[in-house]
This record gives sequence, structure tokens and C-alpha cells, in this order.
Amino acid sequence: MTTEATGSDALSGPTLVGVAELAGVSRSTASRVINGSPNVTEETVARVNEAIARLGYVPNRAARSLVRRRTQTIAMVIPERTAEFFADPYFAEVIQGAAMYASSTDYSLTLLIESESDPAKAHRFLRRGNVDGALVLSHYSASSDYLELSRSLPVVFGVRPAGGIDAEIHIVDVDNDSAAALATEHLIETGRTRIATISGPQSTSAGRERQRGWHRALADAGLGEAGCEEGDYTPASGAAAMERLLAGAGGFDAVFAASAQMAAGALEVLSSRGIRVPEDVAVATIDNNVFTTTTTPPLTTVDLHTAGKGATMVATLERLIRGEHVEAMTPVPIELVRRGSS
Amino acid sequence: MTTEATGSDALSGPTLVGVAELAGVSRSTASRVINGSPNVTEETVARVNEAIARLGYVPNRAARSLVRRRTQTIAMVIPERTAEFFADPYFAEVIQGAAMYASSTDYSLTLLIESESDPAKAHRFLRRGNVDGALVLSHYSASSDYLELSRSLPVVFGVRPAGGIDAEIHIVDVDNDSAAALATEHLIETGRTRIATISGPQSTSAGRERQRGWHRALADAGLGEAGCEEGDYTPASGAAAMERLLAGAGGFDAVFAASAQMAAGALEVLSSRGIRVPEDVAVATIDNNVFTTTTTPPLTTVDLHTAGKGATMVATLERLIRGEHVEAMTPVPIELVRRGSS
DNA sequence: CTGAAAGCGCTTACAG
DNA sequence: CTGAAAGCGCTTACAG
Repeated sequence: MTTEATGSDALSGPTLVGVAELAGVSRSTASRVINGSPNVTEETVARVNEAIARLGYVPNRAARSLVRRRTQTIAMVIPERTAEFFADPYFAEVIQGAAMYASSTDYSLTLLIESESDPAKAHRFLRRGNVDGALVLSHYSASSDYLELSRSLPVVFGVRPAGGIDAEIHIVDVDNDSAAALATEHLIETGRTRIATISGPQSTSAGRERQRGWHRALADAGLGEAGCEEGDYTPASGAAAMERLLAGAGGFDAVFAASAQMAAGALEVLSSRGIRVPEDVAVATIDNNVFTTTTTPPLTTVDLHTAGKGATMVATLERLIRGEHVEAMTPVPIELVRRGSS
Repeated sequence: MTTEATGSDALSGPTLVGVAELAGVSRSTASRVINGSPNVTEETVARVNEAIARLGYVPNRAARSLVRRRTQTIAMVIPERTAEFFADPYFAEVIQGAAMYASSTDYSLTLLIESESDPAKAHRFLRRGNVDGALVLSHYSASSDYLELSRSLPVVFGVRPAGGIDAEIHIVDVDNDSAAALATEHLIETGRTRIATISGPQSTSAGRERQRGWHRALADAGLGEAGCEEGDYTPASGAAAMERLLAGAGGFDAVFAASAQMAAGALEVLSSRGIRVPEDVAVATIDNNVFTTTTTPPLTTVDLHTAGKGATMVATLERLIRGEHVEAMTPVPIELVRRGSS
């Protein structure tokens, strides 16, 4: 800190030959030490490292990039549409997770906005060797263009591409089926036997998958379904679904709601009917967000590790860049968070 | 599109000598055309440009960066703290605005997370010539370290640094005083004469500035204060402040609330008392967010142009990088959005 | 284990 | 207006 250069010197800074001279070795040897080559004497390594420390040397990124043909940069491709993207804290969290993880690696994360007026611009940027790989976070862009891009550049998708999935691409996403099963299994483990569900819209794959997970967990435990009503992920729809469930013939001692917002709505109805949670009816859901902590009682839920998804996307891309084999689908770890509703 | 190379070729791609050969000129001349040098024949320019187009040539960024000592990259420094940062849509919007604007320039935007465990890491990165400039968005980091950094690297702050402001630094921020005055002036223009305020915490500079703006607008119009109660930006505190205002001696026909959340709380109280908005009491506030559109009636407010702030930060940094003179403080344009509450 | 040399792809004085 | 040459700061075969 004390002896660091200031002003424009900061941009030039100490150079490899400076290190080499101070250490009394050649540039080649200094470079080998820097890059962790095994073929260097212990003593030489020490001398070079000392020189590096003394000078506060850091390799020039451009020079290194030029010769290695690696940029050490990855792009996060995000859609331009504000409403669908930045307004959604989900995406902000994915980006944060990715940025945090990237900061622990040698890669820089560049934000690449896919302009609606010129979507090809982002593609050009990506194809021009500006980055070593790309993370794609937009449904919109998950078109055949990107599928094609992933043949010439390592690409990891954070969303399922609209066009069918072929073996060439790599996706990091949460396993909705497992998340639903995890919540349902938890209800079963706590002794519930008649478990209903408030499902998400069956027109969406996530909605279908979560319902399937609930069903599977029941089947695996030898239990039958105790009711199933569909909502649209809003609290109001959750409340309405709960009303229908209560009006139904079969009783139930637990409910798995496919989203926290719907669970919150359902809780209101139970409360207004004097049905105690969790004594009379246990509730478990998915999404560890503000809706699960502000309800009474707070909701047992499955944390989708959204920030972890961002991190996993980067980690997966790193493997791809290194040329390692990567499965087409990398699930994001999920976790049950137990609270008062079960 | 049709003749583009695929596979690893995408990373090498056409090179400057390829262009030069195809155009029948030297690398020097080709380079001059690419960089818009005036000392080239029209005909040569045409030939080179044709070769560039035919080859789909794009300059290698690393090579150019190496010789120019410019990275064409700027960093957006953001704090690690999730709760205070990514949870806040305000920051996501600033980032979006910056990324959008950057995509229209020659600069790439890199996300640089300031790790709490090793805050010096971000500084090292910045000092090492990895970027041409930095945008700083964290209060936390706006310490003397960054003030010092801004002496060796173009830096634009999106927040007021905690330590005093000296002439050396550059800030892009909204003018809270003006925003408050704008809202208050609007109330005055619509005929209100007894205008109270629900202020923000006077322990914060934004809180004080907004109160000052309200006061200034009244004074400019020759009006006196019709009440002033402090809140802490939460809806509950806005409701409480409104109760106190109503309990006070002097009547009022309008209220300027220093934040939309407080205005929302105040509206509830007015509604429960049967006080009509805007007939009996007009309300105007600051922040054009979800709280202003979901209330009854929706709130007249001042849009702080948060995305515009991000854009202005980038634009300001560009000017700084070019060596242009930039004022210490660049205000972000604000705008009155008129809705039903006034 | 180490060094001299070539080269990554560009830009820019320097001559002409 | 144009070209030959040097150089940006690194890495990496190639010899030794």
C-alpha cells in the first residue's frame, strides 16, 4: 500500500522484465513461476515470488490474452426487457450469485444486454472472441441462434430454450419435480397421510413438474392424493384453491402449495376458518422469499438456491471452457427450510 | 452470416494482415482505415472497407488493448451485501441503465463485487489496468480508499461518499432537494395552499434534503408550513406521521410525503378517516415504484429516473476517460408523474 | 532446470 | 498518402 505507484503509472505498473531483473532470472523463468510450472527450482520460485511481492506485479491481462487466446472473460447475456427481467428479483439474484462466484475465479463477468432493436449485435460480440464463454439468461434469446452459437462457443443456459433441447446444449436449472417431492416428503415424514396440493398452472412446465413431484412423493410412500386444485401463482388464486379444497369431499391434514405466494393466500383462508396450522393442517411450499417469512405461521418451504444457480452456471461454464464433459442438464441444489407451518 | 467460420476458427477469425492482403495494402494502411485516419485516399479506404466486409473482420481486442493501453472496459463496483444491494430493486435498475447505455458504446461493463472478506481485492483489480474506469455504487466502499483511487483512475460515484466530498471526485446522483420541490410545486400549482410534509429521517442527508426542498418550494410561493412529521420511509411510519398530522392544530389541504412507501401508509389513514384524496387532501411523493401504482388512488410522484442514473454514470465516466472536464456533481434528471392523488 | 528467440495481433512514430 | 519497422507485455516451443 505504501509504495504503490500513483497517477498514470498505475496503468503501466511493474512488468515481467522488472520482476525477472529483480530476481536475477530470465523472463521465461519468471513467467514459468507465475504460471506454476513444475520445472523450476524451489529457490528460483522463492526469488521470483519475492520480486513479484516487492514490485506488486500483476500480469498484463491484454498481453496474456493475446498470446493465450483466452480472454478470461465470460458474458452474462440478459434480455433488454425491463419488466420481465430486472423487475424480477429472481434474475437479480442469479446475476449476483454468478458475479460473486466469478469474483472467486480468474474470470470477469461482463453484462451483455441483448438489444431488441438489434439482437444480432450481442451475437456478433460473442462470436468475435471477446469472451471465453457465455451464460444465457433470456427465454427470448434461447432461440435457434443461441443453440447454434453453443456449437462454436461454450454456452450455459439458465433457462430451458424454447426450441427443443438437443444434446449439444447445457442447462443449469432447478429440478422442479424434486423440489415438490422434497416438500411433500417432508410432510409425509412429519406424519401426514392425506396430503392435498395447490398446483401451479398446468400450462407451464414448472407447474406440471411440481405437480408431478408431489404425486411421485405420495406414490413412493404408498399414499393416495387428497385433493388437487390449480392456481396461477398469485395469493388470491391460492386462497381460492384452498376454498375449493375445503369444499371438497375428502379431508386432508396437509397441503403442498406449488408457490409461496399461493401458500400465503391459502394460509389466510385457513386462518379465517379457524383451522390451525400446523396442528390441523400442515403446509409446505416452494420459494424461500418474503412471502414465506411474513405469514403467520411462517412457511416451511424449499429454497431454490437462486444465487447458487448463478454460481453453478459459472462453474459449469468453466468446466465447459476447460473442455471437460458436462451433462446436458445440471440441477441446482435445493434445500428444505423448516418453519412453523409444518 | 452464410460464410462465417465456425468452431475454434471463431476465436481466431480473420486478421489484419488478411484484410491488408485482400485489399492490396500494408498493415499500416489497413489499420489507418480501421481507425479512421484522415490521411488515406478515398479509394484505398473503399478497398480496405470492402476487404473488411468480405472477411467479416473485427479487430482483436487484446492486441489493440495491449498497444493502446486501453481496455475498453469499465467496472461497476457493487457491494457484496445482498440484503442491502440486490434485494433493492433500485440498484438493479441502476445497473440495468448502465448496462443498456454501455451496450451502445464501445465499452464493456464488468461487474466487480467488493468482497467483504477481502475488500482490497477489488481495489487491486481496479489499479491493475484491467479497466479504463470505474463506477462505484456502494456506500460502504465510498471510503477514503476509493477517494484515493479516483486520483489514479477515472471514477464516478453513484452515491455520496461517506467521507467529505472534495473537488477531486465525481458524483452522479439525483437532487433530492429539487425532487421534493418539484412535488411540492405541483401541489401549489394545483391550488393547494396549506401543505404539510411527512419527512424522511433527518439523520440521513436524503431526508434532510427532501425536507429542505419542500420548505423551499413553500417559501418561494410565499406559503407557510402546514405541518411536518418525520417517518422512517416505511408505510407504517407514514401512517403514524399522518395520524400525528391529523391530530395537530393547523389544518392542511395537501401533503408531500418524502417516500412512496410513507405516502402509501398515509393514504390508508386518510381513507380510514373518510378523508377524500385528492378532494380534501392532495398527496404527492417521491419514487415511481410499485407503491405509487397499487394505492387508491394511485400516487402523483416524482420519477427519479433510476435507470437514467446508471446511463448518466456511464456517460460521465466516458467523458472523464476522454479527459474532459466534468463537474463534481452531475444531477440526474427527474420528472413529475401525475396520478390520481393530486 | 533455464534462457534466447519467436510470435500473439495490433498501432504508431519514422521515413519516404 | 503509404510502408517497413519497432514495440505493446506476455507465453512457449526449442535448445541446451
